[in-house]
Amino acid sequence: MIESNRRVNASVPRTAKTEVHDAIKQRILNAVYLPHEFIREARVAQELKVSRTPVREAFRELISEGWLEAIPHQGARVSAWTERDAREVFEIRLVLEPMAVALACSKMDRVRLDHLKYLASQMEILTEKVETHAEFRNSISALNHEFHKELIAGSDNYRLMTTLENIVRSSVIRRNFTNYKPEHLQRSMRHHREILDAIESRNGGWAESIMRSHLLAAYDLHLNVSDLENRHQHAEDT
Amino acid sequence: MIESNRRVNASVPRTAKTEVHDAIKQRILNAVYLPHEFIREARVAQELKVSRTPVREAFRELISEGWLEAIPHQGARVSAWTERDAREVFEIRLVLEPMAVALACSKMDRVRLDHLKYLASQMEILTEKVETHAEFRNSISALNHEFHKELIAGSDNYRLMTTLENIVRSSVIRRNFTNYKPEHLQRSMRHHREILDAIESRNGGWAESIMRSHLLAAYDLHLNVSDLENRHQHAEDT
DNA sequence: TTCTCCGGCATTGCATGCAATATTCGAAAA
DNA sequence: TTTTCGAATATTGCATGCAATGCCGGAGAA
Repeated sequence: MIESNRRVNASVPRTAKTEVHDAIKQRILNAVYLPHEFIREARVAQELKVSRTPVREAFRELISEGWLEAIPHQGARVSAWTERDAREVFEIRLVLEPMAVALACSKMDRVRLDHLKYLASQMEILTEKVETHAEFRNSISALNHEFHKELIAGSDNYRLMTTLENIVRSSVIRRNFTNYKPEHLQRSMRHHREILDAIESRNGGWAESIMRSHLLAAYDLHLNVSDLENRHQHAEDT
Repeated sequence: MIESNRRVNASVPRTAKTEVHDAIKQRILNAVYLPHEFIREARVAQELKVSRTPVREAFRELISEGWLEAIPHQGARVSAWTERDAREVFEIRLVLEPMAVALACSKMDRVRLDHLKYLASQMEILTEKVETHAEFRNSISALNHEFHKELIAGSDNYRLMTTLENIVRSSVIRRNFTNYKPEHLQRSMRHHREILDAIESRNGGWAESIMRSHLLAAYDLHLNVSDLENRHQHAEDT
């Protein structure tokens, strides 16, 4: 346990490998590298002015994180994000996160609970102003990610934290709150508060249930948006 | 989806890195490298007669798989397996595997189901003779691992497969059936059959429930054995 | 036209040497 | 005696060059 925490808190030195890692991730998110595009060690090394060694190591990490996939002797390819991926991630979150908050009910300490309340407040403040400040959606998204992370951390299960972080990371960034209407955001905020209420009451079943609702509501919105996009796409094609 | 399957089936070329990877894993399992022992890139490279480069890459994989933990500027240390680790793995399996079999109920095809029945039969045959052939326990353990893997694969969720495989792999190897009495093995075999019955009936709730029982029973045995070992340890100390 | 085989080429895989950096241990000062 | 500072040392991090290997296209044969 002590070792695990030390590993979590250990500040990662900013080495060339991490620079390359982050740079590639950014380029994927900014659509500089497109899905299914091959990217080669040599090219990236040249672009980022480093040797192939750190690039190579960064590739390995990105592959294990799912950002790239390795095709032997052809290079690494940018993974495409499909509806299947969304479903897979959702199915897993739908059981792991409710379990995590149920565990958190008996294990979370006062400090973390207060921090979570603070995060919830910040999100609520931004939500009130989001109709006149569209750019707040990004801040809400970041706060929301941290909120969920802290919630999971309260479960006192280190493997669960890293597992969920790996699974959620890529999806959260690609799909933020840009499609939420104000009423949906408000519902989401109420869910957050209710989760905290359940934890404060040490009521695992309640916490589990409301977290499940929270995720189901989010996936429902996602599916609606996807449908619209697909129909739009179809209309363009014809 | 197609890519995922191709990636799963792609035969990994036996390169120096994989040799090093497997060699280190073997030495950990054979207690050549002991828990909390530091192992250095240079030393391993010398022992295995390769340069530090493939050793370095193997280390990275072993770290992400949980076999080693990196301590900056001190080397990589062999991870110790604690009761906390066992609990963490159990908690996660207890929600993911029941979910997986529930999904498998609606998605599993005939071929895989027949394969699972075959695996179950093989285990039952070995179980009958295990009292006079203690060495069969290893075979049962291997078959059991494949049984669970195939079951998960039936969920048609690729992330779930890799996630569970990563989490389970290390624990399964370290803790096999050596402590099961014949009656416990038989109970375990009945669970397997009942899971298959539930899947054949396409009854997700039933499958989920019996898988949960299966895991809870296994963890209960594990805890009893651990208690015995601890008490024994304590007796030796005094 | 189509199939097969072979050689060039692109890409990854590995070895080696050097650079950077944190740790540790000893010496000197308070 | 304790604390602090510094240099030696051990370790990881990175660059570069070469080796190995599988792919792809063109030439030749069926």
